[in-house]
Amino acid sequence: MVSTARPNHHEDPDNSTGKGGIPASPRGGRPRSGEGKRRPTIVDVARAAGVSTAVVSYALNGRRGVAEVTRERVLRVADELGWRPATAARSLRAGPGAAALVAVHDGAAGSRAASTLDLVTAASEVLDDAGVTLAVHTAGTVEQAAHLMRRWWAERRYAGFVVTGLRSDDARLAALRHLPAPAVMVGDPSVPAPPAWRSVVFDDATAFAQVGEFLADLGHRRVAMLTGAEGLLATRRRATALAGALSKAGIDFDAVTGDGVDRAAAAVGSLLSSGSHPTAVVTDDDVTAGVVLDVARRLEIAVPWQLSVVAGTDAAACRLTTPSLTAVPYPVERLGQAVGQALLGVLRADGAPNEKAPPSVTVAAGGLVVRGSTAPPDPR
Amino acid sequence: MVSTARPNHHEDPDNSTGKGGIPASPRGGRPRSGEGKRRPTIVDVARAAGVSTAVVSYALNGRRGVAEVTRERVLRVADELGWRPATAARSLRAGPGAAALVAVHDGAAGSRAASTLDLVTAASEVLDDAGVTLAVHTAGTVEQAAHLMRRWWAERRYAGFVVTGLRSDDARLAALRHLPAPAVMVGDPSVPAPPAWRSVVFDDATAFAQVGEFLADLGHRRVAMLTGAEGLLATRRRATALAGALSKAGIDFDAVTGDGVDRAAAAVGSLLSSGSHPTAVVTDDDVTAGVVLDVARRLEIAVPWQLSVVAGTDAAACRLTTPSLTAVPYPVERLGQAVGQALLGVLRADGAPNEKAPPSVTVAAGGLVVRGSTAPPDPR
DNA sequence: TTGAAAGCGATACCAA
DNA sequence: TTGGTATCGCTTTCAA
Repeated sequence: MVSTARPNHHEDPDNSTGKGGIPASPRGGRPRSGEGKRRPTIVDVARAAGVSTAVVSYALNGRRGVAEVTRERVLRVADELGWRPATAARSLRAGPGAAALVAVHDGAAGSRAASTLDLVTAASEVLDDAGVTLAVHTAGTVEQAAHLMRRWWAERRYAGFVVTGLRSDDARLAALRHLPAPAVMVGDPSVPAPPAWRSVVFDDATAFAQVGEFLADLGHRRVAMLTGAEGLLATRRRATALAGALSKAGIDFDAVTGDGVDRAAAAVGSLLSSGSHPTAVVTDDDVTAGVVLDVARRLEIAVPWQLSVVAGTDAAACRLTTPSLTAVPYPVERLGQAVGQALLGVLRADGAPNEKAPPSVTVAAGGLVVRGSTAPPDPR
Repeated sequence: MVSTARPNHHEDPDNSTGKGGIPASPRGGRPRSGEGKRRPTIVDVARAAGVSTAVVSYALNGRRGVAEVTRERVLRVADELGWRPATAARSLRAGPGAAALVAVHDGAAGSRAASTLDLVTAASEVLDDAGVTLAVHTAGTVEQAAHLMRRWWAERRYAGFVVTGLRSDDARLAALRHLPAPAVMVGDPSVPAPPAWRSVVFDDATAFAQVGEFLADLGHRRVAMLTGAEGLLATRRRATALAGALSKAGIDFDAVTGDGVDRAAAAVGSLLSSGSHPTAVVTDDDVTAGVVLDVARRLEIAVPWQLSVVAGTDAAACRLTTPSLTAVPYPVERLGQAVGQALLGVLRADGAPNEKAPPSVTVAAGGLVVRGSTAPPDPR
């Protein structure tokens, strides 16, 4: 009875897959290119370790109920054979073990691309340890992003999604809500969240209020903000916070939209050309702040004496301009880690609503980094 | 023997999976969170369309041997039910239908992030039509990237890989060669390619030679290039091409490495501070060119009269600096499309070496975009 | 042109 | 603690 134990339905004593031989092309589905080596399966590992496949699976997944010696032997054998569980097979039973971030990559968002990858890098570190992978994809518009997520959810390709750069009236929210898919919203606190969602809030509102106080303390009376893409909730939130702090000090505030570098340049141009231009300009990101510096230079407006500039997002480039840019710190790494943790939370929340994890985590921006682009206004 | 064929060992006549009801929680693997709606499977579609699952599969995949009416009905029903084939199940038989690009994302590569996503966006358009998806992941070093690809290959997660930013002695090459996995190499012609690889070559060598001629024609006699990360084959190739063209005209050439914005700034600083500094500087990317402009301004070196600057990679920012930057075009979109096509080629090359597809495609850079940062040198 | 059913490679239940 | 095996949802022979 011991030797009959193999589940080989076609009477085939000692010949089919055994033998140690390497069948050029296993009977079933053609292995995609790369031919040659047949990759080992759990059966190979089980046989080599002299146990059943169940034990291999248990050992691999660190479940209890496997003798320590057995576990070690199995893991060693698996390692020797270079075996890793096939994602497809695993997903088929247990559901997908990956999540996706679909970056809305319209031309204007160029500078955000780098930080998206930084965010993912940080998140992946957290996720790796839990065996979850996070993939990045791109879409031209929020609608396309929503479409992709819908499709991939239907295909059971991903177990959840990460959403960044929320817009007002964002198509992705509706899509995710209807699927309904676990999701992590990055950046905004104002989104009503179903239990399957978590959000990682970047507290730039506080930081922008600080910017307002900072500029007020310096003595500025006319401040403008050059905001990013129209619908972005983040830019609106920042503008509101800034406006609030300034109005409290009785300071004149103006917001101008400059979506994408070209339009930003145009907007700054007309803003600074006017007779009584503001004495301080706050931008959303580092690239736009660079544009402001350049336009000011062209108009012969001296920074920081005639014009103070604050970059809304700090980056390496902010240190290298002349003058270097005062900026709001952007803690991508901490944000990414928080995203990773939140994602693990939603993915594990297997329909267990009693989960104690907070639906929202806030990452503080930290204090303004003051550099050379800000000063008291020229008292002319 | 015919009726016994079903491997249902527990006698279970007419009760197991049939019945049409929608079990709240199918007996098998717990469906990951999101509970509620059970997503339809091919069986549901087959039943609703009154055909077998085989027909549904054939219809979906556009194989011949299905009556046109049947095909249409099946597709309509599938659409009504919102059915999409589960990736896991499909992959299990047919192999993975996705490929990955692992971006090596060291701090210095910040500016390349945007173009990586642009590349992927363009490639995805081509791939989508063929039902292939391309995912982006990040890794801190080439070794980590190699590690990830090895693992994902063992897990049958991806059918192939896209490799960008090749380095000399690149760990990824060795890893991929040993797997052996289908791959598309972006950017370099010098890599010996196994049959399962294709390469998309960006012909910046020709473009950089043109830059050399252009500067020679303007009358420059001392030219320097600020190269990117040490090991990058692309930057080396560019430097070589530039050096070649310049030496042909008997012009002095010097290459300085400035990996990352900070070191780039330092390198430019010492380069321009020397008594007899070059009259023209060529950089690898747009960001570094911006740094050159800034350093020059600080040292009161007038661009373009006392110093000409050429950006090795054109980008939106090059138009907005003062002066605007003369640059080598970077046709990301065409590169991405080529990558998509090449990827389809390697993935389809199911161990069929008689495939007629060229192992390498070259994308031309196009003519130098001359803007305001270049001029004849000051004849002082 | 269609249907029946054998896998693909894991996980997880139930018995031993 | 371990083994046997049904099951996940497709694709793909092989017969009808």
